[in-house]
Amino acid sequence: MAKKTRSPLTRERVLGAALALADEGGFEALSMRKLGHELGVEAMSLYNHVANKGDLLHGILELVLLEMEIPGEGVRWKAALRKHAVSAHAAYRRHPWACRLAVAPPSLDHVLDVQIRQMEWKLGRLREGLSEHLAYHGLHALDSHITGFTLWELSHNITAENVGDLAARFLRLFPADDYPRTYEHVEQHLTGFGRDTDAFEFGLDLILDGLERQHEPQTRPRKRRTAAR
Amino acid sequence: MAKKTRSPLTRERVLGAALALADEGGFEALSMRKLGHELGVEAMSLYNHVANKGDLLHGILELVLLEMEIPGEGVRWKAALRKHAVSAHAAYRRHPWACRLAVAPPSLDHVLDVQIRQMEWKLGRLREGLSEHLAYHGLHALDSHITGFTLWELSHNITAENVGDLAARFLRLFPADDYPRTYEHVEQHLTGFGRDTDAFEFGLDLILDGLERQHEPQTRPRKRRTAAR
DNA sequence: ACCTGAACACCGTTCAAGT
DNA sequence: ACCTGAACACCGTTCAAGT
Repeated sequence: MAKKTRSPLTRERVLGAALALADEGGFEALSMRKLGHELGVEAMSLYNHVANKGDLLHGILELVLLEMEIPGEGVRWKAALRKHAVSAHAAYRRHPWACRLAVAPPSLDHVLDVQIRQMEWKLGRLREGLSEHLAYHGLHALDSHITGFTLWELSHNITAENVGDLAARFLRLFPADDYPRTYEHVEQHLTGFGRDTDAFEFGLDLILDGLERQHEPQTRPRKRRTAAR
Repeated sequence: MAKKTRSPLTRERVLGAALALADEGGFEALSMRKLGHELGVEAMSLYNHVANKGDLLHGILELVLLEMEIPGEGVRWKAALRKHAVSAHAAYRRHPWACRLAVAPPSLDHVLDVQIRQMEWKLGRLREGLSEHLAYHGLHALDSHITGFTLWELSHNITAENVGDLAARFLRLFPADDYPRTYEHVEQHLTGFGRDTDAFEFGLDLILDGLERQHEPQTRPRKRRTAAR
């Protein structure tokens, strides 16, 4: 389970092995010592290819961010942003440690190019369909849904395997009579109640449709104020 | 800076000191050894009042969750949920380490009473105004906005003090010509562009209003399907 | 140029021994 | 019943010494 290849150590190989280690063993399985062992080398050698652990973490986060799709010009702004968000969510699901890293970066100084490029793209597409004011808040709403929903989802982490255990334990701790709504909700998760609607996309559409509607308040004006500076 | 009081050590005092330590020094400043020192005791003594560090963390998370307001019966469902969400966001802002803890709990087995009580309450109020299907997804959208927005906000952590530094460093790393939208957005943050609208509440209203509108699709029916099982 | 042994300053936790 | 010293198995990181 170590010393797979004998090719020379490079930053690229170090990052690749680190990503693999985090993917299979979880975030806390990734230590400099274990990573070194995986590469058939002592932990201290890694510092020849990586400044420190923070640099390493930013490096593997970058690999995940690069997996996220940036749709081309042919797609309308809302569809393009929707596609990107779905793809970002999928990438974070493939690497469950990455979202926590994106939200709590080891160093605030270390800003990745890909992060700025994605932000620039998102703002540009938002401005295609929205006012300055709505684009400003729309970015916040969109970004916080992508990372927020993913983190929330991961923390509950209901998978096909553990869902039975989780429900059983819940029912043991909290009798159904005292918490009927919660009991019902857990049951709905078990029976695949919401399977026809993806939960991530449901919230995403609430946001995107809401933004679009606020931009065109001509039909049935509502109390909410329009995009005023 | 230690041995403030000589009263006997209790679980309550341990949790209180731990919360204070995390509040002022950040999450990583909270170690069993430092906490012991703060209480004028060796780290090992803490294990007489707390099962382990995970138990300690769940304990201080509980204190924060208990700060969140649960509005009474007199308020309409949407206003009540809005008030709770705003209060939850405020509590997490007062204790910036707590939201990360809520989303990445030390142990998935350890479910707090207050968490179930809040979930039961939220589901009940959602059902007052929404179908079963919308309440199911509404809970996910609402919860993920509360924790998600807060985490996103904390990760950017733009405060009155550091906002100048952040902007200056950004401009040094990423020239304005290459990233005009992002530059504009950063500038808007600096000039308080969005100060008239709270960013958390903006996203919250997109979700709550969207949920309500989907429940009453009689006016101007849209393509989105109604709350069908 | 790259790797390593030894060392440092930290962690959480256990357990026998003290009072 | 509560506290502690010593110890264990871990961390990230530095640095002089090796090749």
